[in-house]
Amino acid sequence: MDDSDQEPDIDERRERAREEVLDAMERAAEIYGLSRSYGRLYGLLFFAEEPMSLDDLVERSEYAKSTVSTAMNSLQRLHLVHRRSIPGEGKKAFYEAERDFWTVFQEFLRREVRREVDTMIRSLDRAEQHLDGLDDEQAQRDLEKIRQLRRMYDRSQSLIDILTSSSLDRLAGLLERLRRD
Amino acid sequence: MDDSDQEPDIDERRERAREEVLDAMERAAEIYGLSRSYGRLYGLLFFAEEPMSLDDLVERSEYAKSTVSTAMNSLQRLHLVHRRSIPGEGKKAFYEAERDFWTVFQEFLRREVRREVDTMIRSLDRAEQHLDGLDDEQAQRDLEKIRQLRRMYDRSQSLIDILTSSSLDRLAGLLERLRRD
DNA sequence: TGATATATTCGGCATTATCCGAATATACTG
DNA sequence: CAGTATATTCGGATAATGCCGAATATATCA
Repeated sequence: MDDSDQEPDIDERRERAREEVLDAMERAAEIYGLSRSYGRLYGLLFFAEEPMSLDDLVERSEYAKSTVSTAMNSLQRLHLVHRRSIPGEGKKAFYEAERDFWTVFQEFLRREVRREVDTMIRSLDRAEQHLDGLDDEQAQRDLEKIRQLRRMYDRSQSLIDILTSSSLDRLAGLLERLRRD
Repeated sequence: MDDSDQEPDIDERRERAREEVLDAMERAAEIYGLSRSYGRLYGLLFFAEEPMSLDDLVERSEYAKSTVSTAMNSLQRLHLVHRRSIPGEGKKAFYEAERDFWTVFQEFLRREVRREVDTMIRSLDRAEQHLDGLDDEQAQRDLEKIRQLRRMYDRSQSLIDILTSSSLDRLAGLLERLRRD
């Protein structure tokens, strides 16, 4: 007699538990501007004991292979999943979930935010050059606003530099100190 | 003889400078998952000396009033703009840009992220209940993963609490210390 | 309350995003 | 290098979003 005879609802309860978390991950994906399918695919990898292949994911998710393929590429760019190859498995790609969201966030800062900040700063500098030396009240007021924004972006830049080079533990300890102060 | 005779390109240079910044703001909006129009509308407010009415914004942006109206509501929810009424102006609403992105970020943490974290934690707890006491290897492994995630979300929660209650200056000072350590 | 100025909502059209299956490209193996 | 297993790309169907103008709702003031 096997498990399911002995305790007929084990599988169902396990299934329910996972489904609960997968749903939450779909919602989370939505909040951060990703499509729900990404949340579900991430969740499947999150619960996997071993890296999953594209075909594994296709089977479990019931999405088309093309869908899973592009999703994996996006999730990889976001550092939410990692791609590995396994010796002896040929071209086959395997994916696993990154479970430490802090490093995911750090990578987002490094790649997306940092790039936004840099291009904004370049634009602000160009705008400043256009206005510099203009004998015009309106121009002076614009200039002041632009410089203020530029200062804020400078501070953001250093903040990003610090955040992307600190472990979460280090940061958490420091913030703990802040709370007590 | 007026300004434009004396220095014919003042207006154009001012225009160019603003357009440079507005473009950058449209790109930034895109990066953070908003539509470009939001970036432009925010930019118009950013440069305004005084609060602007819906009709002002319609005129300057050349979007339809309905578009501007819904955009203002969204930007308001994100705390990127503030709505004010002006005594003696009746029902008319006036908008101004929030120039401190740190408070914008704080509000986003408070409203969106905090909510995501809370519902995820609730889901994780429900999932844990489903699995608790199950005599099943797979269930135990799932349980361990869920608990690990739960611990991470707990830490996130306190991090959010701290971040949403500290001024940028305070935080920046602290992080400066971190850098030197 | 009625008149007026303003804001919001709604249906529709155009654009974009998602997802699919088929076709193509790519990497590995013998 | 041919053959095979795998991944990616592409065109098309469907759903979602952005934007509009007209219709409706709401707030203020006489």
